[in-house]
Amino acid sequence: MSTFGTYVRDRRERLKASDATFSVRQVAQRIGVEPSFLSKVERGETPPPSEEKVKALALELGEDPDVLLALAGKVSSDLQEAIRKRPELFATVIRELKDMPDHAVLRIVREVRDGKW
Amino acid sequence: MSTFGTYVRDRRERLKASDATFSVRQVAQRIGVEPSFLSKVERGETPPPSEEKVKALALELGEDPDVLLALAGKVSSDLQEAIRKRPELFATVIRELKDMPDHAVLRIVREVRDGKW
DNA sequence: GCGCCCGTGTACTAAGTAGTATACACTACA
DNA sequence: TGTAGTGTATACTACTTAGTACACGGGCGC
Repeated sequence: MSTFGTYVRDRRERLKASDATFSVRQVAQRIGVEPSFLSKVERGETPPPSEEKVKALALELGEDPDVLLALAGKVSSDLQEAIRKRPELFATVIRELKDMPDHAVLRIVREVRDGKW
Repeated sequence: MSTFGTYVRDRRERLKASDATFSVRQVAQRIGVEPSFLSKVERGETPPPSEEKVKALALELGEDPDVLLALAGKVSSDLQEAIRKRPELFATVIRELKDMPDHAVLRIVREVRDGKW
């Protein structure tokens, strides 16, 4: 069963409880797909939609686009592009950091952002 | 015209100059595709092959797989998986580092690798 | 009891992905 | 002169992606 589908359904139903405009039909219309398609996606009958639709859905549901894309098994195209522009560098960075704890990685990034280098 | 194709053709021809086993046919056979397919790929008549074949080609030509994948417009699946496992963290890291000069980024990686965190 | 919105089932499709299989003309060499 | 290897043209295919179009039956309100 699709994690993406159940996650989306759960979030949408939660919002719908206090706002009727979060029906399958209306959300589908707002993100630009047919209701039947969103329905199938939520039930995992069809694989997750395109990056564009997932991002629209994230915006609609108030979720982090990168997280929702990850659940859809995708990586945002702007990240991919950044990697493709300097493949050796970013391949090294990611492989080096992938087993590090979050706090270590974030601390480093903060140092860099604060211009300490 | 395909950068990937011309790059591969160039590398292969260079190797062929001193080693006749780097013909289209023989390289194709070693990476597991039909010669006609590799020929079309090199001339940009067909889009770059799958990640698997690109990696095999990189190995064959003595090139960096991540660089060749980048030329093919792809990002290695192991990197994608690392990002998907911690999407918020890696999205932040990449977007934060993408405009930094190489030396700053590499310095960070070195610090991490040397276990200073 | 009619209209309206709800979620969903069924059927279909256009475009892209990732190639294979076969045949052809050319060159080298022995 | 024939045969072995070279690159390429042509035709075809199975699978995946990313959806649309339309119809159906069910419930709520007035």
